[in-house]
Amino acid sequence: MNQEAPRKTLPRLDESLLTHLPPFSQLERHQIRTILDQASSRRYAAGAHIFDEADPADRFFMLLDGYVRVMRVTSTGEQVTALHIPSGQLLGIAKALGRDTYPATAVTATESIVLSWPTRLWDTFVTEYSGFATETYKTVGHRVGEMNNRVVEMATQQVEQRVANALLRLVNQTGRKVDGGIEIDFPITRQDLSELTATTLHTASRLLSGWEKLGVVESKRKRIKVCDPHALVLLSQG
DNA sequence: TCATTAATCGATA
DNA sequence: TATCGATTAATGA
Repeated sequence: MNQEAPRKTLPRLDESLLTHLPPFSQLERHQIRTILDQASSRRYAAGAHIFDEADPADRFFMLLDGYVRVMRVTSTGEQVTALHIPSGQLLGIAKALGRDTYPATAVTATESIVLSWPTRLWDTFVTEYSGFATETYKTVGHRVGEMNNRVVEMATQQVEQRVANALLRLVNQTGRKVDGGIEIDFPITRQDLSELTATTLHTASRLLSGWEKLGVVESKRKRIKVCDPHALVLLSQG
């Protein structure tokens, strides 16, 4: 479903790509046209770095298709996934955080299509396009809240609850309804899940196979489907 | 209760 | 076939 004939340039961008996305939804058509004419679009293979932590933030991005993992490096030097970003969201918005370097590393989890603009346009966007700033800060606030929740969970909850919570979050953000449940819409390994929850691959694996026996989840390689979200909520609350 | 090590099996490219 | 991901058991913090 993601295969795309290789080509040097993507087709001319259509206004409808942005009209329904929150940061742009309140804009006039001609404003969106202007924004698109200033954008570069690029396709990334799975696992590609869009930008790295501490790099100068010379561009900001809108994820049009695919999924991106935001990675941070812990004090001990390990890479940890901080959060996942589904398509239709902005990323690399250092300017919104008052920074001139990227606060984290963004790696594509699937093949992705990304629009980007030079950071110098940020102030123009904020002042000239009503709704852009408020919608942007809304998503920023939401993300910060999620990361904080995760930190609190790490400190207070048992492993089983943390993993259950992480799964619920993934389902909420990127879940896709399929028959028999909700599937996480991008490839996620036990390793990834264990990094999200600060546990080991093996513990995450054991928990998942336990839940699979209970009929709460189903999983194949790199795929996890939640069949009984309610049961997972119960698990997440201990 | 959970992490670590190691062995093994199966899927994927 | 070589590599990667998933599973399980054993052991110890």
